[in-house]
Amino acid sequence: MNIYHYVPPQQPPNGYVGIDIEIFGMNDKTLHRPTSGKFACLSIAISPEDVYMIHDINEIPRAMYAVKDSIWAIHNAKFDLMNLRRWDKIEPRKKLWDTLLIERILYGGYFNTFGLNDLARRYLNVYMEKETRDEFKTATEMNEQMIYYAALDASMALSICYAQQKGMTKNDFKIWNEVDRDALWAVMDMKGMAIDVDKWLALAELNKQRGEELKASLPINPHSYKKLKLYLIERGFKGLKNTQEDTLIKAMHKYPKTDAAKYVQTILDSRDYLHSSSTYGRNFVEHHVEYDNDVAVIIPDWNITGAETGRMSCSDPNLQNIPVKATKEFRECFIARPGHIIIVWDYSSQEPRICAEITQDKRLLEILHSKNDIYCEMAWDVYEKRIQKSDPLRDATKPVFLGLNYGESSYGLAKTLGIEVDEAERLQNKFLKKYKGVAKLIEDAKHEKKYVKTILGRRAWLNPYSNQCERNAINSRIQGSAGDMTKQALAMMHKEWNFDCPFSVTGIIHDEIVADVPKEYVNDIAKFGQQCMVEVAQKMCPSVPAEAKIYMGSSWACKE
DNA sequence: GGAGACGGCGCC
DNA sequence: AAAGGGCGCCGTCTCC
Repeated sequence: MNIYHYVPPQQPPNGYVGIDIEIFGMNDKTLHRPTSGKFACLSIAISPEDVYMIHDINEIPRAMYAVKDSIWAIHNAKFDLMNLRRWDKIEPRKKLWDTLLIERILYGGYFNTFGLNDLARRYLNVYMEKETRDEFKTATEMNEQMIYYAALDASMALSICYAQQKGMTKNDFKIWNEVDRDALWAVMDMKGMAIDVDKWLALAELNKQRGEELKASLPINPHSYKKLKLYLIERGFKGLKNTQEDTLIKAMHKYPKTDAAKYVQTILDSRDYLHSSSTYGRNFVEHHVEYDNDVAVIIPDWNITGAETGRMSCSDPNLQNIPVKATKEFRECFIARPGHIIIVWDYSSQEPRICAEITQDKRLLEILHSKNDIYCEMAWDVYEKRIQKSDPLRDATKPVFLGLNYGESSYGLAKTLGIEVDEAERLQNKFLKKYKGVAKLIEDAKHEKKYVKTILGRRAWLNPYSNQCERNAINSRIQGSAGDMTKQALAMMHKEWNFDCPFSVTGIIHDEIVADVPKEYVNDIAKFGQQCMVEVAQKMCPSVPAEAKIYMGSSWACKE
């Protein structure tokens, strides 16, 4: 490998170059937030053998200009591009090849490691040591080894890009070109979610106090699973399998007169408060708050293909699991910036609609076209009762259908609904008899052993040796299609955003998109976002009417 | 003292 | 025998 320490010569159009940036002083939890760390070097491989290395930030624009017409091969492009944006203007472009995201398109569910070193081993039979990479965390200057390491990264990205191309189908390209690449550009332009730090801390303190008090009143640590289980068994909960909430409540009803039963409520309450205060407590803001024009914001790491199905995920911190059911008080802390309004768009019954599209189930399509409530209609089919939305029977219907979408057994449904197994089996059979398309989806899944595809053709590999294989075959198609849909909607919003304010999306929660927009644009943007979501859904699922709801308010708790 | 497994639990 | 899919994070426990 030849390493040249100057700007590369101007590259011809449409060739591939490998790019890698190294930053000193980054840590794993914050490397998605390119506000800290010091530039180490930029490596550009114009061939696997020839790498140009830049050590001066002032030369970055010239170096990037030299490769402006090339296709950029980068491993985890989000990191490199976000950092390059600190020193150069990097516009969304089609000429991008993210070896990480493309590997996930190729092998989601097949492999579970996707590091550059993993790909180097798989594709090129090359071993890349990790020790030097860690040196960048503490070093402030390059040494010989680090120079070689940085050059190798760029070279490897390019070689892997070539190797990946050989194994890609037309449809794999399509997923990259029409879903993940554009979603990546959208994610890179997302804003942090503004947070009311004082309110958050007050809430955290209160939860902590309540939790600690309850914990202190117990004879045993409610988080110490092993000891707690033994303790409760000794005091009357015969054969206790675990200490999960529903298990404890059941045991309490089964053995109401025991010593153990007296503790259940306190154990649950204590765990609840302490869970809140630990996950959504002081650390949450201390580790994750940044300031965006003096506004405290949370900037998490949005992962384009976090799930094997192709769904997105989120970490550091995860904003996709902020409590909302039991209490809205956490989401109330995520507020609009001054002079702004929060918009939440939400696909109505996204997965049932996708299920209808995939299965072409006659009854399901009929319901969705009728505009009647899905679960009220299903309650009629399953229980032979006409009900209103407020009827508790509606809540007993949802799990029958949704459970089947996940491959749930009658045993599982019985547990969920708190009924006998044969009753659960009867309900499922009743449902499947009426919904023959859904029944076929489940039947077909039994024969899938390699992979299944989403509506757009994204593969999710199956593990034929796993007892989850069949359930994954059912669910991956639906969940993955939903992931594709939301990502495409996000990408479309990003691409067609032409308001006089920057792209202001702050969250993606699977079937929900959150934005924080200036008051004067709120109605236009709300409508615009809704149109994008509906348009994407209708294109992907032409047999089903699409619906995206709009909510607005001063905080993320505006959904009612 | 750190890594990793596991249990538990928040969301869709 | 297990018994509902997908995540990420926390505390505990075990092991080195």
